[in-house]
Amino acid sequence: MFQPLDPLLHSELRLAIMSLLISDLEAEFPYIKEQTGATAGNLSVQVDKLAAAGYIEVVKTFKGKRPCTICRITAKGQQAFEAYIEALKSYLQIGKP
Amino acid sequence: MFQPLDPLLHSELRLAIMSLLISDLEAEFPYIKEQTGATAGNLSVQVDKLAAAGYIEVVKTFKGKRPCTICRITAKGQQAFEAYIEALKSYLQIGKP
DNA sequence: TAATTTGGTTTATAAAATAAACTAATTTAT
DNA sequence: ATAAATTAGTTTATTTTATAAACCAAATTA
Repeated sequence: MFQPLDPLLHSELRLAIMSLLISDLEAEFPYIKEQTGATAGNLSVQVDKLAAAGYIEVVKTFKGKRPCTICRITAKGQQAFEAYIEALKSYLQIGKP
Repeated sequence: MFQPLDPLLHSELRLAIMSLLISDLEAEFPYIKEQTGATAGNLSVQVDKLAAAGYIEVVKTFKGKRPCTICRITAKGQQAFEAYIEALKSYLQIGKP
């Protein structure tokens, strides 16, 4: 009846992060922060969780002299995102008579 | 960019409850329990929260000699459910180029 | 060189989800 | 008749989660 919802994706901020990365494939931390409106602390925690799950990878480089954290969605992350959307549909009576 | 998600509906079990009631308008507690696979305790708590928000109303009657708890979605609940779906779409890049 | 800004991380707190334990009445079995 | 099991839930406790506040380090600006 109802498909289980991946708890890693069923979170407003993590879903927003993944949504950005599904479109753009990669993004810098401050950009994600701006687009989601999240605090840096919260974003840092949620990025870590997505990375720990292998849904994104985090690359720390420099942009000139400043640190620059880039987040990139993985194949696993893309699959999980799509599966989450499919699961969601079981709750939204899409195409029910 | 991302629309906020009503925290009352952004919960797997409460969303399932609302999904059932959107289709059927009303349902008995044990039926919801069966369809969602929830434990009675969890269901009782989440039904209370939805009722406290005015998204559903709970009527306690009897069916023969046994108690019978009926949950019914309200107009407010229907509106909230639809608004939630609209908000969700901002995360799912539906119809993005 | 002192203050501020940038780019974060770590830690603490508040809120939420969930299950376990419990209550009460009813039905079934002995 | 009464003991055991089932139904129908509620209450309470525990675990997870989300979130923000506090913090750190380097770079920039005043």
